[in-house]
Amino acid sequence: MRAPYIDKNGLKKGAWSEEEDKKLRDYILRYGHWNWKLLPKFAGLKRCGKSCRLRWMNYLRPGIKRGNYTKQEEELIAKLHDELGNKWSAIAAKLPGRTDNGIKNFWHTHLKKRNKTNAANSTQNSPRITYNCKNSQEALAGADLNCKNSQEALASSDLNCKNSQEALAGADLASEAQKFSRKPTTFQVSAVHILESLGSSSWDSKDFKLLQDRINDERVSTYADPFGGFQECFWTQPFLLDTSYGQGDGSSWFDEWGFLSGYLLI
DNA sequence: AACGAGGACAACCGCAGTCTT
DNA sequence: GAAGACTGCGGTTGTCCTCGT
Repeated sequence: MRAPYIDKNGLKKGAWSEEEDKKLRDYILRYGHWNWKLLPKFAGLKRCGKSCRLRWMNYLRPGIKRGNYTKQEEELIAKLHDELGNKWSAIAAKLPGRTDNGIKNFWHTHLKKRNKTNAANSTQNSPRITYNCKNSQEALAGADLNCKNSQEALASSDLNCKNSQEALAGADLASEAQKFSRKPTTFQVSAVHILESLGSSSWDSKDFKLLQDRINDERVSTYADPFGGFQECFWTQPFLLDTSYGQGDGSSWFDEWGFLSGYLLI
């Protein structure tokens, strides 16, 4: 774990605190990750979108398993690595609850070593069966396909809003992930109202346009039941923006508003 | 008890692919 | 079609932990 520090752009790097985890988790479970770049601003985090995405995908996402790989998982990873090579995301797609990063780490610390030993033994004791050229080509082609399909299928319960509905079909964790899948919400629509009313003076115009376009694209039926199980408490619960970061330094546009709860129920 | 080596894993970085303008 | 933005992937690094000496 890396020690937390602030980089030259004023963004926090290194280990995540519990508070940051909570903010990110709460935000995504409510609103989904409709745009990683803008998400930290909305969630009240002084992190880059990339860092948020990584934290969510590898650590906070529901259903993630860590540590204690079973024998079956170990064998499957070894087998898939033989077939697919270092296609960690494709391998992860076949292991529900495991992340590509986790599998990659596991490979480097356990299986790589084991494979080396096996390879050494097999060259010593018996001639190694060489890969059939044609088959390996096919396997590689298959790997590419798998990779594409796994992305589409979001088998590891990716919560990407845009494609979630079609993509989740057939995925192992579909039902679980679907609970959290989100269309852009009234919150975001409200955010546009707020920004408009403020003349978006403190808001980067490109960000604004991006958000607005995204909402226009996907606004369809978001009012019907945007939150599944969340809606009862959500609509009555104020969403307070966190202002603990960058207070007074002018770097955060939250400073100017303090909170948005009054606008949420527009 | 102190120390070093290696393991474990979270997190960062750079790049490539895809999407949008 | 070009350029820029965004997203996801794979490689690598940093730091804490565990274990052996």
